[in-house]
Amino acid sequence: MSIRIVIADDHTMLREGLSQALDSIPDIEVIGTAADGRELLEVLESITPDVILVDIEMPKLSGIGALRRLEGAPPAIVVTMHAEDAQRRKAAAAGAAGFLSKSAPLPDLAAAIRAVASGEQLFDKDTTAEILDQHRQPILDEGAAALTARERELLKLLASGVSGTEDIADQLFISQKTVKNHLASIYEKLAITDRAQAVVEAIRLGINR
Amino acid sequence: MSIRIVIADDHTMLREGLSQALDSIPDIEVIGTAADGRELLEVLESITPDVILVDIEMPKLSGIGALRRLEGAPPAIVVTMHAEDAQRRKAAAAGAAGFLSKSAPLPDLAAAIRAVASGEQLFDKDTTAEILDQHRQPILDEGAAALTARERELLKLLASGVSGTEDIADQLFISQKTVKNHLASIYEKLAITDRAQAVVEAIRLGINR
DNA sequence: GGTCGAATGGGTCGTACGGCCTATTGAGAT
DNA sequence: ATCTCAATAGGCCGTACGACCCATTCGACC
Repeated sequence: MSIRIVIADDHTMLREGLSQALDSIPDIEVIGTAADGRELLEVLESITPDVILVDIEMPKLSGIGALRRLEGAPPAIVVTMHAEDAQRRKAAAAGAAGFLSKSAPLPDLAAAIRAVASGEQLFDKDTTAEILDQHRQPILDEGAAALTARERELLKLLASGVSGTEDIADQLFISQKTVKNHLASIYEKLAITDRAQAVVEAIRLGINR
Repeated sequence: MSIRIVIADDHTMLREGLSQALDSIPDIEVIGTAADGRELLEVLESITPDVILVDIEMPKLSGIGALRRLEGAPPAIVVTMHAEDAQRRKAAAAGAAGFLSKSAPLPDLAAAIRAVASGEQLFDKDTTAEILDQHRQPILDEGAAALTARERELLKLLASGVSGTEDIADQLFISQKTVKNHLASIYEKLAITDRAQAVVEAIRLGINR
């Protein structure tokens, strides 16, 4: 019996390419794909894989955000382009069973899939200890999924170069005070402190355009 | 006779996955891969494909940089995660024959490979017109070229989330005043007014990472 | 019917930010 | 030998920004 998996990634080339490569491995079978977080949730309503492979950076709903809403039903492996510690911790906190960089070799990915399918939790070295810390302080993490629609609109404007309070207010037809309030809320949710960092996060999360 | 291609991308999953997916297409054959720009140059010394597939974002030597050194020997298709206009123009200027987002469907990629292999230049919709504009006005937003090395370092930091004057100063080992001076110079050259816009431009120009 | 969060808005306060001007040093170009 | 410019740094000033308070409205959910 082969391991059935679902792949979620917004880049078609990686999604389809990886899908075909994994399918060619005897004991692995790709039974579904999704181009963003929401699509992943939809797909999982009808089919139930043994393992989920999700990218962090996805439009609409990030991989981390999707994982939080899944409550770890099927075990998930999070893959990302930028293997940063912060992301790894967020992934662990969101209930991911594994974490891999997209630069990892295919055999490693296959091994990770088999390990996770058999119930193992795989995180490099002492990540487990960090997860415990996360549990003790279940505070801030997530972010993108926690943002409201209006907050995302604001980020989108910021990422397109509209940085002044007045300019933003004019384009959204709200008062300058409301703009500052929304920004304050965004800062708190994303654990940042100013507009420049907001732009960085917006683009990293794919909120632009 | 099938079309022989070489794939260059630093993310193993995409490189191997795409390689396998393309290889399964009857008239396409992957004869080599590379994990970065330099490796691509090495590979091309021993083998000569009909088409090259290169990612822009790669360590050591970017896809664009590699293309410049190749002088368009075999035609190349540039693929990227963020389909920004600036990158598309740079790719065209560097001698690329085609440009595609990683979000493009596989059939489109295959079609692009076939077209390029037969000598066509393919750029989505009216990119060709833009290229002509480029020739007419070789300096359009050459603000990027006008930036000094130090200014680019500053932008890189900004784009990575280091936004405070003190934080930037500490990382560059200069005074806070010098940081503000450099920023003022950047604002003038790029015709912007604050750090948030600087982050937008930095990423648009590919100064990040 | 009551609670909660999203979206809207107000006020105050301290400070970091950006505009503007000047100055010194050293490297590279003419 | 002169000149330009990048990189460094200081001062001054006005204001936009971010932190911390709070209030109202409306819809969703229980």
